[in-house]
Amino acid sequence: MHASFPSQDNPLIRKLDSVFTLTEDERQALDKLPMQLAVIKDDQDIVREGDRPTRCCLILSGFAATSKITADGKRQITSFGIAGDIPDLHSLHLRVLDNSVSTLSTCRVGFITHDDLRDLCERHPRIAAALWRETLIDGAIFREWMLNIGRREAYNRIAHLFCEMLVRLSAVGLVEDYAYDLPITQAELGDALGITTVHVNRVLQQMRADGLIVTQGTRLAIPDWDRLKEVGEFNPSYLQLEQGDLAALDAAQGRPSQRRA
Amino acid sequence: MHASFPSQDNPLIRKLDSVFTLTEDERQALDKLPMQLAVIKDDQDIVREGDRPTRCCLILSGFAATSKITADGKRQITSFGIAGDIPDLHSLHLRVLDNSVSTLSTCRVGFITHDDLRDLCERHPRIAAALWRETLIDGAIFREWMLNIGRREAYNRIAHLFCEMLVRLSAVGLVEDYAYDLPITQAELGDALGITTVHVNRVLQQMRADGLIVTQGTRLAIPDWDRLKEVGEFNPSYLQLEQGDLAALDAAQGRPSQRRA
DNA sequence: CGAGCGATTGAGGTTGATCAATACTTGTGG
DNA sequence: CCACAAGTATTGATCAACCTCAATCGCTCG
Repeated sequence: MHASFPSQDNPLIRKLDSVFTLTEDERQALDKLPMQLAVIKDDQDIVREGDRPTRCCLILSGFAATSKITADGKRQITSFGIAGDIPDLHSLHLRVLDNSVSTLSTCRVGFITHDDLRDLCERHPRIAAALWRETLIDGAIFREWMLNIGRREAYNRIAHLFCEMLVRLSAVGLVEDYAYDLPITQAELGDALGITTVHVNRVLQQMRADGLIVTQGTRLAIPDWDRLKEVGEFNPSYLQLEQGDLAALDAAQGRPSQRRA
Repeated sequence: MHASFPSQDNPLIRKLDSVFTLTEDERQALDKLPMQLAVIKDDQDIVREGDRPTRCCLILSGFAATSKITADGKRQITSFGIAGDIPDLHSLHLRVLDNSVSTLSTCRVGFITHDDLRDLCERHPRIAAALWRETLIDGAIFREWMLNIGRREAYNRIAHLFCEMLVRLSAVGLVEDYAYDLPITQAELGDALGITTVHVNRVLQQMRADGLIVTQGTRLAIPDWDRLKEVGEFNPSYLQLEQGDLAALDAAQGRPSQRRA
């Protein structure tokens, strides 16, 4: 498995390595971590609310969502999972899962058993702390979403989400020229933001008319990052990213960000 | 400090001990954990968004809240902290705090330095896992709140919160006859639920009229637990409590729950 | 080519927000 | 013990954001 899946292709390892430089020992442990690879089509449940999973799910590529359902069937998406995320890492210490995880697009995933993860944590305290930290960042995102859903209007709410996705996707190299692929229906967007599909649609039209976003298919382009940030009242600090991950986006927009004068 | 603050008075130790029986070693480590005691009046900030704290805050008694502020000053309370909670435990692994923690009522708190906590975690992996788990339960509550705020109407939303507080307070012995002290203004309730003070007020009146709740000062009584649960679509499993913590509440209401036939 | 999903549009409704007073409550100083 | 100040609860009237229901349109795919 190692040969066919080198660590530089493992977004989890890349992520951890950017937080603190991994020792050779730690890197090897992560490389050797048994992982069952799978490709899952879109709109499939990976685990369901109420399950008692014995493994976690690392997303290698694609988009996933965690969600919960109300008694009368209304859905709330509580997070989007992208490459490098383990959307059900909390199942490691919580017996019964309080949310479902499902794919929004086709995903390549790696399943890691709880046993292997516990073993890894026991042997490598720094990795344990880093994984703990990952779940704490998830929590910080939840808090920001609560503020977003509870206290902002639809227009700013959507803008905020688009900002967050830009920054998170940028950190894993999935952004080019302030544009990214967002394979998500308007209904799913609404489920994440606590608004109706119909309303999402109308607000998106307004945002397009205002020149805040440009869409082509599932591709979302952001012509004026500063303005979108302002509309979304977006401050990325809750994402706890390294300065390097943010720098590319804060360069002046409109000229190739790779070059210097 | 030990003599004047025995472990059975430490709600954190009580909580951990209910999750898994502490070894003598672990208990002693917790007993000896240095803790700076303080009494903080209501409506004081303990830490503020943007701070880089070097210690965590264990609530020994009273009510606290974590909150975030929108650019135009609207506040979202993201959690209520009660005895045994460490509302800023995430600061242990997140450099800059993304929320404030403030008192809602007078609180007795114990400050524990990050260094001491890290030390404790290093020496006692089971305690480390238990603390990690505590932050994961916080996350589960965040997710439930997102569902509540995003997808339920004010009436059911308030009911849900009252259910959650009943169960959580019950687990730390602060409930008697389906009634508890909730020293929280209607404005704060609104800030937690994403609704206006005015609207909170009107909905509460409706709930009183419907016999769902009875209030006297800050005391909240629940005459019909089953009905409130139903209105709030409340299922406590996300709180990850032990069966014992829940049993008392699920006994038939209306006769002394201590007695058996 | 029709099915099916997702996007869009239109026409009313509702919930909950806003603004602006007015009543309570409670702690405080006299 | 009383009057006052300040905070909290309550009320009324009006308004806006967002929802619901019900079509219609467009695209992709078998």
